[in-house]
Amino acid sequence: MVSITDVAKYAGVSKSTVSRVLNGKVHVNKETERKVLDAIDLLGYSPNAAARTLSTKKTNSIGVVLERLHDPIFAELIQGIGEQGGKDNYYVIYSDAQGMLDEKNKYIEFLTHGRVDGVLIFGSYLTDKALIKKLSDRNFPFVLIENEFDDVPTNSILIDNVGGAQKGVNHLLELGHKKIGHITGNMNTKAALDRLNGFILAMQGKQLIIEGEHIAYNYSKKRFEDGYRSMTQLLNASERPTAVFISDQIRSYGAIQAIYDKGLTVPNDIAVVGFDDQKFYDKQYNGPALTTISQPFFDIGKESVRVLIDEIEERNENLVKKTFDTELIIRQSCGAKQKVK
Amino acid sequence: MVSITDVAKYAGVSKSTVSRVLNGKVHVNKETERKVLDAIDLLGYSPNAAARTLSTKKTNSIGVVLERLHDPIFAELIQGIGEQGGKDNYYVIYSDAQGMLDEKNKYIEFLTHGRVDGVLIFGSYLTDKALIKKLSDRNFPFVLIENEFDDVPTNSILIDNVGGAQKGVNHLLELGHKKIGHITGNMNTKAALDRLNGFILAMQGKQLIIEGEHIAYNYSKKRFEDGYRSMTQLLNASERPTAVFISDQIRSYGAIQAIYDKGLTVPNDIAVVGFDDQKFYDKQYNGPALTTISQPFFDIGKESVRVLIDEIEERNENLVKKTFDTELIIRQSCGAKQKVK
DNA sequence: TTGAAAGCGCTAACAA
DNA sequence: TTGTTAGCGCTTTCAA
Repeated sequence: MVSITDVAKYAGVSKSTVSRVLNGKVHVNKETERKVLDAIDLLGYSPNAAARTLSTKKTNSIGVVLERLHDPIFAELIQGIGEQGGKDNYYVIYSDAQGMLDEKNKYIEFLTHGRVDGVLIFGSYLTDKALIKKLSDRNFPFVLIENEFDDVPTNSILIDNVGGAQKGVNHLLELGHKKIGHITGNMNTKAALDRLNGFILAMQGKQLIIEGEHIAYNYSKKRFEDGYRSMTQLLNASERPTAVFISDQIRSYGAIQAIYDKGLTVPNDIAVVGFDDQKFYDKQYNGPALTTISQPFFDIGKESVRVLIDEIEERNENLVKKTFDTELIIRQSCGAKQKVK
Repeated sequence: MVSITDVAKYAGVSKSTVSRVLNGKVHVNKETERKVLDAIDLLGYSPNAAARTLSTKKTNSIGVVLERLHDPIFAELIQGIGEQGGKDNYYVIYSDAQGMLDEKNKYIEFLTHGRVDGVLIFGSYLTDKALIKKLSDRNFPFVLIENEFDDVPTNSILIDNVGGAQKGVNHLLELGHKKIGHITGNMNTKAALDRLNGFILAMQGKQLIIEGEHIAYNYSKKRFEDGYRSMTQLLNASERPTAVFISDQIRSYGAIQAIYDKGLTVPNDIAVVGFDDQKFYDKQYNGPALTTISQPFFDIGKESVRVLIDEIEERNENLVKKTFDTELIIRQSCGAKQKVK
């Protein structure tokens, strides 16, 4: 590999001079610059990242750690992150925890020891606390998306999951439903807890009593199967709910499938409101269009990068907490559209 | 940041000794090892990647460069890559070209100058040739997925696109179709050229004459729109084809939409065979299940990683070219199923 | 089994 | 405007 020393020799100057034309901060004589540039060209030189990083402590890059990189739920987020990273002149590299906590841990360690200047970590898993605490203790720049902890200081970009859930449930309440069920997300995530909380708050707001058997709890990552099984469970309740609020999009699809498999229809027999509105989804579904709570993932991606870079460049005076609002998207599955007729 | 020197001081040994227990290659006295390990623990030390890389010229990681990281078409590929990378004890980092050639270039440069030991590059874009040539000239380990060039030596993991297209078209021929149209993929890709070629070969195999107006060419990346527009064009041909073979999944969905919008149906009026069988897809589609040519992306991901690591560790004697077979998946859109009835 | 010292390729004071 | 030098944190001979 051709190094800066080779270039210096070839151009008949010192390494520092080469370094100077490379970085363009200090003024260099036009003519020497020419010589150096020519040498660089001729030798096909390109600076070694490891050496530069070792010397400057900067990589000009940020890392992104996702639970499952291939999950279409991240499509918009990735686009937002990429766009903002490019604008701010940082390279973005992604890693894939493949759904495993220890892989996530491994990649965080890998990235944060001299490979990137900061990391973005997505996922509201409560189990992530130990990893995050380590980062925080080390004072390494990071931003959490959709997560925070009581006792670990973090920059967090959040989504108003409680409020979103309330919006969804209130919509069903306004349509006249009183017996509303809820299918939770993975209860190891903060998002699932918050949405459950929103569900309860909305019901309580109308002084409605929640039947224990109208809530189906999940603890797995198999969303479609969870939704199917949970819905089956709700349908077998002694008093069947007339509507159900479901913690995410794929579980909604699973649930709707279960409803149809029982010979019932959506929204006539059961009205459904979900959460999440991703363009790409699982082909197992082809039921009625889902009424859902949409999260602004593109903007969240952009904002997370902004905050992270501010953190890296030490422009944040305090920890940043920013909460994004959700939006109710009314389609077929809630029955509102046909009620209007 | 705590460095190896700090650990050495704290444990009362030399840096070399710390390095030795860290790497576990050379034997170290049990007791000194204990001391070192304790110091590491206590100080929360973790080796700096840049320094290590600078010294060893190894990162134990590979990079993956994708056209559009968020595209669900890569879901299975990513899973295969991740699985094999983990097995072989290499870290995998992904980058996103965001559909732009110069970003792709930028990331290849970024990754291949001291950040990873080798790169995997997906995409059959003919325009990538210059980038690839540079890598090849530098002797940097890389593997192309779905691409190769006449005059640039590469390791390539390929898909039998010609044969796949033939399978698809032959299926339509066997169903009795004679007037078969073709909608190409992005003609800036090798894959699209090969599939067009397969179409032509299959038709010629039956001595059928191909009408010029029965082939619709595309040069854009907007797959759904391409499919829609191309199909509209075929439907307006002076003699309308009775079947069509389409270069990819999303263009197939676009095309089927166009057929329905004309008041025609699939497969009754027009039989359709597509290419690609991705689980996650675009929700704009909810027509009949697609008969298609499936590519084994999971296995392709795994094999690419294997070849790349062999290349890095210098176990490849020659350039590797490996071609994967495709499979015809018969569903509704070709009409075979109802013919059986 | 251990330590000293050199070196990986770069940047950045400091001096000239 | 340029060169000299030290140093970033690690590994790896070489000697002991």
